[in-house]
Amino acid sequence: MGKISNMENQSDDGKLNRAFADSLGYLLTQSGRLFRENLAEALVPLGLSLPEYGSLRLISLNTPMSQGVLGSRYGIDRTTMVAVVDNLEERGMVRRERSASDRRSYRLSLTAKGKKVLSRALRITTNEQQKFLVPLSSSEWAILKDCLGRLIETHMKAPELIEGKDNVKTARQRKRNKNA
Amino acid sequence: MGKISNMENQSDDGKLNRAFADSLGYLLTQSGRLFRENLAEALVPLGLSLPEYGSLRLISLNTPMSQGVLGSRYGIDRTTMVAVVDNLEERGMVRRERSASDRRSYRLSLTAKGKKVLSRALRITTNEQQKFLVPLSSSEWAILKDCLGRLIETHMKAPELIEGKDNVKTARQRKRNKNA
DNA sequence: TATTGTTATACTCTATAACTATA
DNA sequence: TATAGTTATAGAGTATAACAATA
Repeated sequence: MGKISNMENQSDDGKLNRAFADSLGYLLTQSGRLFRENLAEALVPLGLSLPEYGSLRLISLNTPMSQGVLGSRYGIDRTTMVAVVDNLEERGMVRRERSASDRRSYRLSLTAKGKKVLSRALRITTNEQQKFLVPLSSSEWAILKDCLGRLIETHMKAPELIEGKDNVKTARQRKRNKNA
Repeated sequence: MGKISNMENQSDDGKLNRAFADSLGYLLTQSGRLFRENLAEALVPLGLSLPEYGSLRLISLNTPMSQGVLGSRYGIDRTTMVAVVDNLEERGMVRRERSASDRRSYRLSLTAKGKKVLSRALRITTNEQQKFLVPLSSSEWAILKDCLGRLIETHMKAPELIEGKDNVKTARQRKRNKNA
């Protein structure tokens, strides 16, 4: 395996970071990756993957929720969401009930256990986030989240405004259409 | 397919963004994904994928470079890097020469064509980045990049400081070790 | 013995197509 | 006809293990 000494690697990381200090893609990709790694690791004791954790959060925000809507909120296909919900249901965190008004769709909701696990996960997340943000002052964090929020709001809405129907697509779906 | 109307989706996006306005993971993941999508699309005319583009940039920063080092800089395994470099070499953008001092390893460098394509790609990137950053003032962007740079520098170095040897690992490798 | 690049293979995550049941 | 959820399958992206050449 490609073993590189500590010192060599640290100084190289530093050089890399300086060379990419103005590259938005590098900055967002690396920081996001590093935080997701930390968070995913911190959630291991709860047995929650990031998609599972995200699903619990989304369901708690808007109960009841159908599986398809949950998938599109999280950004994965409804066929992929099946296994995620299967898993959460088997472990007693999510309840599937058939909707009375439309018996094809589920009303997903959190069980007592699901709420408990989620609240633990939220505490862990808060903790990880605080640890991660140590290098920033509170006013810097305020600016950071405001800026990122505005970037997301701006660029998330754009596609729907210019495309026609069938406009709720995941990144992959858009990519495939382009290639087709 | 899960089709959701424009209006419903836009207001739901707004609600989602507000609910996750303090969630670092959400903010970094979404903003990063949106920018990567834009950039990847803008680079299609040059026939460059993001890993190919990143490899060209890394090689240009530090010529000559071995394949293994290139992989660890970009964050993918050297076995995965083989195909990326194969592709760039076949298209005449990257040159592979055996190192005189260590004939196992390659000295990777950009060809004239590689430099030309990279300079076009850099111009495209600058343009995409400017478009993406329109919602921010220039002082906000200055703060944003400073903050993200410090977060990366802080959390990228930490693992090497506490782990022993074999410390240059990708996220996946660290994850697998944890699970083992 | 260890390392660079390579190949064959397998794993993870995700989507597409075809299905069932409902609408 | 169309949609919600399901299943089977395929694809993209990635890694691990074993190899040859070289150190």
